[in-house]
Amino acid sequence: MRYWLMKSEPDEFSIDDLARSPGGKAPWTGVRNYQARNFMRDDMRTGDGVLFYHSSCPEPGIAGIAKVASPAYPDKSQFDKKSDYYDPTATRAAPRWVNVDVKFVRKTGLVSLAELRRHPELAKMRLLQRGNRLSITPVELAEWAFITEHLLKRA
DNA sequence: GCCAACGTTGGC
DNA sequence: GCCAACGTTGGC
Repeated sequence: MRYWLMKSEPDEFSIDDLARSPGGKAPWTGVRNYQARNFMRDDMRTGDGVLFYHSSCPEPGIAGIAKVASPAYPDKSQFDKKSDYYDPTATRAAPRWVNVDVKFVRKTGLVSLAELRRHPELAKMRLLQRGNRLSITPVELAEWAFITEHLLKRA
C-alpha cells in the first residue's frame, strides 16, 4: 500500500466533482508528463491512498482524501480530437498515456500549501521541494500519517 | 501577469 | 548526443 498526492485544478475537476461522480469514482485523465504517467502505470495499486490537492487556484492545498480504484489503462482523451488532451502521436495500438480511476473517500477542511510548509515533519515532502511541478507525487507513510492524523482531523 | 523551474523539441 | 529555444506548471 502506497500513498500519493494528486493535483487537480478545482475549476476543472475539484474534490466536489469527484464526490458527485457516479459511485464517487472518476478516471484521472489528462496526465501528459512521463514521470507522473509512470507512477500510475508502474507503482499505483488499487486501494492506495490519495491526497486530493487543489492547484492553480486562490488557495492551493489538500482538499480531501481519495483512493486509487483501478489499475492504469489507456487514457481515452488521447484519442479524442476534440479534447484538450488529444495526442496525435498516440494510437490505439500503441497508447502513450494512461490513467487510473480514483474514488472519493472524504472531503476535508482545506490544508493550505502555506500550512504544509510550516511543519518540519513535512519538509521532505516531494510536493514541497523546490521547483517541483509534478502533478502526481509519492507520499511517504510518515507524511501521510502526519497529515491525516494531525492536519486533516478537523474535517 | 510575472517568473522560476523544469520538460520537450528539433537542428546539428 | 548536445543544447538552445520554446512551452508548461503553478505559486505569488
